[in-house]
Amino acid sequence: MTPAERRAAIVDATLAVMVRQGIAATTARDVAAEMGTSSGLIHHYFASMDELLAEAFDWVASDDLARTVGALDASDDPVERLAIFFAFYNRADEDWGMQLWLDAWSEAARRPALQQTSRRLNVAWHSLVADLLRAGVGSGAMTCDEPDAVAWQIISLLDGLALQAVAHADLVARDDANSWARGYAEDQLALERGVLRSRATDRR
Amino acid sequence: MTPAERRAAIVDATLAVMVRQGIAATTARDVAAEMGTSSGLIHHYFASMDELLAEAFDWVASDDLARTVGALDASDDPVERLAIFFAFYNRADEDWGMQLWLDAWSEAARRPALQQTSRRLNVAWHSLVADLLRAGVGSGAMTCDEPDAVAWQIISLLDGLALQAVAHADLVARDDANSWARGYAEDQLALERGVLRSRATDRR
DNA sequence: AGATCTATTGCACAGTTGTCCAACAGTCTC
DNA sequence: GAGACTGTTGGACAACTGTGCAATAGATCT
Repeated sequence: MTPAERRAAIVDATLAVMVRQGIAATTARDVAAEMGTSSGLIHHYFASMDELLAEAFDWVASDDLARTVGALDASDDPVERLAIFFAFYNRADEDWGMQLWLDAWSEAARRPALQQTSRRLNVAWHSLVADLLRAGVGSGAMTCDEPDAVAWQIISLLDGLALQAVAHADLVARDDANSWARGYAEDQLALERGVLRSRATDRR
Repeated sequence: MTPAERRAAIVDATLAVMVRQGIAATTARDVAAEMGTSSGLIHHYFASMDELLAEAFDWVASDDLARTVGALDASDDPVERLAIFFAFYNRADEDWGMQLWLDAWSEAARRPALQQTSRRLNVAWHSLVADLLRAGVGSGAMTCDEPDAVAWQIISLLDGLALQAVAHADLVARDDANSWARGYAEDQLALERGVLRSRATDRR
């Protein structure tokens, strides 16, 4: 096993423990046990536990973003692309799931190592959504005066849904919340500064 | 100092430490240092650390809810009451602030002691908002087909805004987000199952 | 084969944590 | 004032943590 492979294996094991126990409760010994190796090995590849956690979180973040972008390539229609984005964002059945996100967000407030990734990621997602909106406006398929502001609103909205889904999944039906989020985004695109307008194009 | 007062003092000190260091990093010794007493004293009043944390969180939750309800008594106008609710929900400059909420939510996923309060609280807030909506509909001031569903949406939305405000306050301007939330709620009240309608009454 | 280097182990160390407990210091009752 | 009770202290204890390090195993090179 090459050093690069070993490093990746450690990150993989760390992710497994992270999901199972939460970021704060992820210890070097647990990760070592997950791999069936010694805990000292981890510190041979990572200078500190913070560095390992940051790299694992960064890996999840990058992978998630990359897969979203990849899925978006499936379509050229601006409105359909936005729908794909919404469907992808709702990924509670994934390996790591929403719990890890909420966890990372909370943890990032205290760990500088995580904060950097959390911040970069947030900007990246916003930029992605804003681009989707601008493409839609450019193609004439939708109306949106302030794509940047609306993108922040959509991101915040989805975060709130995700948070509720993690904490109280049984109270708020996931399918309902997701379809509502999609419907809301379509409505929001037609809103201009709080003034309701009927859209010219028919909605499906 | 009576036993009840001492218990309250311990909860107060615990809250101070919670806000400063986060729930997960709140230790018995820190709480004792905050009060200038011994750490053994804490276990004389609370059977375990989990019990203390749960009681402190429960105190914040109850107090927050009670103060919101109290503030709502200031008005009889249904629409104004909803506006008061929105203004109150946005309380980042409070003593404990939004960080504690996010923290508690994340922590509740792992600590059964916190989970109960988190769940009860979520239901209470939903019930409060749903009642506000129903009162508005009843008075004829607004339109809302499914107050229960919309109440969940509003709660989720505000949680998302709060989450963003805590994690990336500098990226999303708080005033913008807050005014947008209020404006959105007004719009949402006029939405029926995804179909946009112009409201008959003029908006302020 | 011998030397050299790296991956890996097992353990030691110091620092924290929750929990518990014997001792002390008050206050109240008789 | 003697005794009983309760609040409070200070520290002990075991379990845990991240980190560092000497010793070993294994591969690679000369």
